[in-house]
Amino acid sequence: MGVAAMTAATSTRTTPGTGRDRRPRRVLPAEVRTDHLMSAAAELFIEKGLDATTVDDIVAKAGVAKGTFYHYFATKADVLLALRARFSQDFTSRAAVAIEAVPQGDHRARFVAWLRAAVATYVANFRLHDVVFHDFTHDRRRSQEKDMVIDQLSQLLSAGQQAGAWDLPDARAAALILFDGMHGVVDDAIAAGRLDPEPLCSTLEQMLGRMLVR
Amino acid sequence: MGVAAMTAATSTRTTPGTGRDRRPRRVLPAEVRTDHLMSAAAELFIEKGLDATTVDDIVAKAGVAKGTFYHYFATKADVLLALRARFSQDFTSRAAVAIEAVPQGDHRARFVAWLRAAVATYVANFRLHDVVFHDFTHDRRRSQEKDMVIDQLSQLLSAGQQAGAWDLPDARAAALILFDGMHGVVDDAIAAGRLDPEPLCSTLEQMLGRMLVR
Amino acid sequence: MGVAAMTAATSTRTTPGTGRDRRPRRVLPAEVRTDHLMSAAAELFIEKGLDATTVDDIVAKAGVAKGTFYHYFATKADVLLALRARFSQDFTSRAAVAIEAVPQGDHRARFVAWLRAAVATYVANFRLHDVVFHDFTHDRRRSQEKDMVIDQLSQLLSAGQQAGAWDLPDARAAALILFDGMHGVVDDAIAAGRLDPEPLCSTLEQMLGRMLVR
Amino acid sequence: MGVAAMTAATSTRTTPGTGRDRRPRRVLPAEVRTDHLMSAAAELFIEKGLDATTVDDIVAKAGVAKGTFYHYFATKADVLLALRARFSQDFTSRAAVAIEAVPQGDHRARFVAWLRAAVATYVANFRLHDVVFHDFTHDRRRSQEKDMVIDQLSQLLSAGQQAGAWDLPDARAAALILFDGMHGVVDDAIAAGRLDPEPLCSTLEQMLGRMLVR
DNA sequence: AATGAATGAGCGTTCATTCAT
DNA sequence: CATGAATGAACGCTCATTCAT
Repeated sequence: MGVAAMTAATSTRTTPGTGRDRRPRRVLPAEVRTDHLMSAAAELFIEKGLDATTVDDIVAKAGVAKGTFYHYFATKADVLLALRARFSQDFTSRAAVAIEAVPQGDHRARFVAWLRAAVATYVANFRLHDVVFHDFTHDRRRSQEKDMVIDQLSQLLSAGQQAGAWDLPDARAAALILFDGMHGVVDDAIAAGRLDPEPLCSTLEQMLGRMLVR
Repeated sequence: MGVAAMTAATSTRTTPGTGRDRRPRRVLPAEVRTDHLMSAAAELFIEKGLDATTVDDIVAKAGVAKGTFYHYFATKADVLLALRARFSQDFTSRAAVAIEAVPQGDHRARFVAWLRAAVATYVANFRLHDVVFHDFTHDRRRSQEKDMVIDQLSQLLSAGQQAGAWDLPDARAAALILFDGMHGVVDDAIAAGRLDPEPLCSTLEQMLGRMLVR
Repeated sequence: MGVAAMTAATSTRTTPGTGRDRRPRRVLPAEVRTDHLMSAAAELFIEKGLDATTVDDIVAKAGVAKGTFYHYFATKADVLLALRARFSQDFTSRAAVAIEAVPQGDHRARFVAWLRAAVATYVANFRLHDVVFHDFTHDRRRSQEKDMVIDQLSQLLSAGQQAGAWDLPDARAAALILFDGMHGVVDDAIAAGRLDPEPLCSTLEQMLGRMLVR
Repeated sequence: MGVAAMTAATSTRTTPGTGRDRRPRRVLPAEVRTDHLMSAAAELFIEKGLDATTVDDIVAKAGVAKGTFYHYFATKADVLLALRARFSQDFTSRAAVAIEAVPQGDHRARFVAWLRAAVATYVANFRLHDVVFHDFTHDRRRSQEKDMVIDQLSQLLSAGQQAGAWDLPDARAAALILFDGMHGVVDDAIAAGRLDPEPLCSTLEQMLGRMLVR
C-alpha cells in the first residue's frame, strides 16, 4: 500500500468499546430470537445479497451479539435453509387456501385458483425468492422445496385427469411446464417493471390453459 | 511500490526471474491465451464451483502466471461474463442451424427443430449453464443473453403466427413459457438422472405443441 | 463466504482452531491491545519504513492474529493516524510541562523553555516523527496535528506580545518560522550525526531570539 | 469472492489487441523521449501521487510502450530522481539570476532578492516540490538537492558577514532557519489558500530581516 | 443464555520489471 | 530502438466461526 493512498482515506471504524457501555443482556424465548434473526437476515439478503451480508450485519440488525447468532443457527447457511423452508411453506399454504375455496369438482377453476395464487405470491415475494433459491444447482435442483410445490400442482392435475377434466400424458411434466412457464413470464414482467399481476394472470390462464385440453 | 521502498538503497520487491525454476516465457496470440484461460476457468467452475475456484487454480490449469490472467481479464468475474456470452452465442447458433435445416414454410417443424436442438444443447451443457447463469437476479434477469434466445424463439413463433400456422395472443409470453417450461422439465430429468434427450423431446413436443393451436 | 460453498456439503473454509499449533486465546482490555499494536507498528515503521512494514509484521510482533489487528484498526493507515495523534499529544504535553515550570511573567524564559523542550523531544523522537508525518502534502499540510503545536507556540508569543515582552507583526507567522526553523536546524544536525541537543539549543536561542525584539 | 459481488461490477478493461492496430514505431532523439517521459510522470505524480501512478500510466500518457520507459530509466524511482535534480537546478538558477540583478555590495538587497525569488518559485511549483521531495527521511535529509540551495544562501550570508553587513554566529544555521522558516510560512499560506506571494514576502522580509542584524 | 474479542486461512488484485519479437 | 505480452512475489483485507468470560 502506498503512503499517499494510506492517509487519503480516513477510517470510519469505531474503536471497540472499553467495556463500559455494554448492551444489556436480554433473555428472550428461543422462537422470538430465531424469528428476529431470520427476519434481519432476510432483509439484508434482499438488500445486499447473500455473500455481501455478513453475520456481523445480521446480528447488528437483530440487535444481539455475534455469539447469540450461533446459539440459534449452526452456520450462516442454516439461516438461508430456514428461510427457504419458511418461504415454500408459505407459498404452498397460500395456494392450498386458494384451491380449497373452489368447489371440489371444478378442476379448471381450481387450476386457475392455483395459478392466480401462485402469481400473486410470487410477484409479492420475488425478492426473497431470488435470495433463498439463488444457489440451486442441478445437484440439488430437485429440492424438497420445489418438490412440495410441484407435488401440490401435480396432485391437482392428476385429480382433474381422473375426473376427465383434461388429458395429460405426464402430470409431473405438465406441472413443471406450468410452474416454470409461469415463473418465466412473471420474471420477464418483473424485469420490465410490470408488477401488476392481473394481466399476467390472464395471459397465463389463456396460454397455459391450452395445455389442459381433452 | 512504496515511496520509502523506492528510494531506499535496495528495493524490497523481488525481481521477477530471480528464482531458479522459472516458467519459460511463451508468447501466444491473444485469442489463444484468452481461450485457454476461459476453458480452464470453465472446467474448474463446473468442477468445484465459482467461489471455490480461485484465480490461482485457473492460472495453474492454464499454465500461465497469475499476472497473465489479469492481462486478459480485469477481474475474475470477467471470465464468467465472457463464458456466458460464449455460451449464449453457442446455444443460439446451434438452434439457428437446426431451424435453417427445415423448409421455410413448415413452421411446426421449425418449432420442433428448435425444441430438439434446445433440449440437446441444454442437456449436453447444463453444467456450464448452471455456472454461467447462476447469479441472475431480477435486477438483471432480463439479460442480454436470455433475450437473445427468447428473441430467436419469438421470431420463429411470430413467423408461424403470420403464416397462420397458429394463433398466439402474445409471442414473447409464449416463447418464455416454452423456453422456461422446457428448462423445468429438462432440469427435473437431469436431477433424476434421465439424461437421454429423446423421451424429453417427445413429452415436450406433445405438451408444448398444444399451445400452438389455431 | 461463497454461495456455492455455503450449501455444499462441506464448507471449504477451514474452521479456525483445527490446526495443532494454535496460539492460546488471550483476552485483553481493548486499551492494552491497542497499545501493543501501536507500539509494534511504530517500531516496525521506524525500522523498515511504512510501506515495507506489512500488517503481518505488525501482528507477528504484537503476538496476535491478523484478525485482531483489524478488530482495532480498520486499515493499516489507521494505525499511522493513531500514532500521529499520540505523537502530537506527547509533543504538546512535554512543551506545556516545560513552559509551566517557568514563572508566568518571564516570557523570554518561557519561550526558551518551549524551545529546549521542543528540541529535546524532537531529537529524541525524530525517527517516529519522520514516519508519522511523512506523507503530509499541501492538501492537508495545515493539519490538526501541526496546528496544535503552532497554536501552543502562538499563544505563548501572543502573551509575551501583550505583556510588551516583544513586538511581532504576526504571531502565527513568527510561530511558524520558529518551529520550522528549529526543525531545519535540528534536521541538519541529525543528518550530520550531531545528536547532542545542547549546542543546537544555544544556537537556536541566539538566532531565533533575535526575532523576539521590541 | 461472492457470486453476487462478482457480476455486480462490469469490467472496463479492453481485451488486449489482436495484434493489428499497433502503434507506429517512432524513433525520437533520446533527450526528447526522456523529457516527454519526465513531464508525463510529473503531471501524474502531481495529479494522483507517487504510488498511485504506475509505469503503465506514465507510458500511456507519454504515448510509448512500456519497454521504452525502461530504455530511458532503470527504475520508476529514477524518474523521480531526475525530476528532483531538475527541480533543484531550476530553483537555484532562478535565485541566482535574482541575486545577480542586485549590485554586489548591497547584501541586504541581495538577501531580499533571494527571498522573493525563493517564495515566488516555491509558490509557483509547490505541487511538484511536494512530489519530488516527499520521501526525504533523516537518512537522506541532508540531500545534495537541499544542500545546493542551502549552500547558495550560506554563501550569500557569509559574504554579507565578511562585508560587515550583519553578524551571524553560524551562517549555515542561519540559512537553514531562513529557508525552512520561509517554507513553513509559505506552506501555511498555501494551505489557507493565500497564494499571492506579495504579502508573504513582506512578512518574511520583516521577520527574517530581524535575524540579520549587526 | 448471552456476549464480543480473538482467530487465521484464504483470496483477489497490483505492478515493477523482464525479454522474446 | 521499440514493443507489449508475460512474469510472480507480495499484501491488504475479509469474515465465518470459536470460546473465555
